[in-house]
Amino acid sequence: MVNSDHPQSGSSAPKDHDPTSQHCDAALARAFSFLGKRWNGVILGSLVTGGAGFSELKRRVEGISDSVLSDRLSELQGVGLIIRTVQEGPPVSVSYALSHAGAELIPVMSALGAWASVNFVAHSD
Amino acid sequence: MVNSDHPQSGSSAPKDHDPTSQHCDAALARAFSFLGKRWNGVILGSLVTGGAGFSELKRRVEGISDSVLSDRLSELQGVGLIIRTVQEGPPVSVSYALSHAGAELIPVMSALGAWASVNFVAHSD
DNA sequence: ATATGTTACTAGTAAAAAGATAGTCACTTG
DNA sequence: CAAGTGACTATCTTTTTACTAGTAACATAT
Repeated sequence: MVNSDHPQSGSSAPKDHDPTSQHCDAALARAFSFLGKRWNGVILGSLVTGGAGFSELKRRVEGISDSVLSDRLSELQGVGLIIRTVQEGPPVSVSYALSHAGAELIPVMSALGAWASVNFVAHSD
Repeated sequence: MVNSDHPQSGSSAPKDHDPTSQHCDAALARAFSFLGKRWNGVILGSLVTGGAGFSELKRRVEGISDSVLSDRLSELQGVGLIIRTVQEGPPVSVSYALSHAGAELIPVMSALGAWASVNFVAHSD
């Protein structure tokens, strides 16, 4: 768990005169509390093309295991980024889709994807 | 090695699907190969306010341990996102700063921070 | 000159997370 | 009825992450 408290907030301005950086840093830390987890980013990215069921998501993410996908899905759902919908009926099916908050992340994801295409060349490690 | 070939880039073969999502997903996966690591995002975010030494970075990130910071720094350096500069002299000091590619990530970080501020306001759960 | 503190790390080890594999349960297809 | 799909859960094993120390060079205090 990352630090949930912020003991250094307040009067510590090392060298910046831009207050935006300050609040951004805190918000960034919050964002990375789940975006910094192994698959969360790609799962969210896979969902921008539309909602999907568990199996399709597994196909979309490609490489993730059942247990991890299940775990990440619960986590993402827990923070309200995705919505789980169960369609009752003869064959019960579950759909995962981006919530409003999750959808707001789409442009950021696109920007990140664009950046990666331009600046991040393939590394072999 | 610089790999600039993008199978999805250019106008080679327009697919029936939305090409933006396609290339974004692949690039996103690449981006999250390091952004999806625990501290990389915040370290990069801490660097946007300017370069810093090891100790100051540790103070900026707040919560990270020496070994992890050292490890992440090496990794980020390895993928060319940050630049390590050693100032020789009586007290040897090392500075870490964003590379060009790393700097290009700043607006994305800002967008992410803005998103987190709006959608991820203090949860009391 | 020795003790203490700072900066910049590296080592060793433990805890946590990720990954693989398999099993369950409902229902569908052959 | 056997096999297969979709949606998970459980149980390991491996990998990653994290924390505590410790090292080395220099600076300051005594």
